[in-house]
Amino acid sequence: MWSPPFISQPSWDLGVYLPSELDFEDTIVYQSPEVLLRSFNINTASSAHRSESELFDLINNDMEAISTLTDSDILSIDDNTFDTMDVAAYFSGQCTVASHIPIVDNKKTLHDNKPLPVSSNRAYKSQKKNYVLSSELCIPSKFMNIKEFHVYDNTTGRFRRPLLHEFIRLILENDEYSHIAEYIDRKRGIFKLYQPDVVADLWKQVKGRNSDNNMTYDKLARALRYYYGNGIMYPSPGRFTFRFGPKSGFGISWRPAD
DNA sequence: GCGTTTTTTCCTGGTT
DNA sequence: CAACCAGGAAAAAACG
Repeated sequence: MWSPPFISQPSWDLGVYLPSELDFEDTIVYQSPEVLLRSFNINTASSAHRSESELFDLINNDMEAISTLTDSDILSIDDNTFDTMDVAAYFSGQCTVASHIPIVDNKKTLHDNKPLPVSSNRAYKSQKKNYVLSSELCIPSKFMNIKEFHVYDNTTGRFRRPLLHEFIRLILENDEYSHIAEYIDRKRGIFKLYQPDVVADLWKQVKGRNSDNNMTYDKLARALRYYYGNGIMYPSPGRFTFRFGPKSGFGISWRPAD
């Protein structure tokens, strides 16, 4: 089961309005979904019948969409609107309100001829199940798939591209990539790259460094071996096989689900 | 601009 | 022999 791509979960403090984190003078953008949720005073316990993680996931995956919102868009929304509307649909440009919730006026597409992108497969599936979307919005772009790998950085309060070991972990946590890489010993954090070349190519895309060269397993493996020296990884016998060390947070701040 | 961190690139040598 | 693995060296890229 796909879980939100957060290496470190932000501390949830929903329902607390933090005006200091807002600057209505600017023409957007709220970098952090966490701040966004706070800003909107969203109470996930009572709104849109979504779990925190699911809502956060959707918000996260639609950061591109959110970034197109302006302050006036947001300020035009009544205070408690977000508690009664479907946030995911809203940020998808659909603005559909769950059936049992009263329709809120003036929730048309925020930007006339610029459909907000649907970010992830997850969000897409979720929306397809519950809402009617125009077909053009249902195409998960390569770009947005990459954004699924972005992680929330607690120290900066922003999303960023993952470090290599974080990237590896995200792949391992996502069943969609189980044919590419998988734990072979979850309890000990030992994993194997079944398709090292694919992992390397993915890594190249996710990292998005400015380089004209291709990423190869050889170079990726060298980077992983650098982790041996600092406890982020341990060597593990077998081809394409590595093991998470405590400095990666394994067994401390996280552990693979059984 | 600078210092640090994290890779990226390349390579030698040993192993499978 | 090809493909890996272990690391050294150096440089690049990103970031605070």
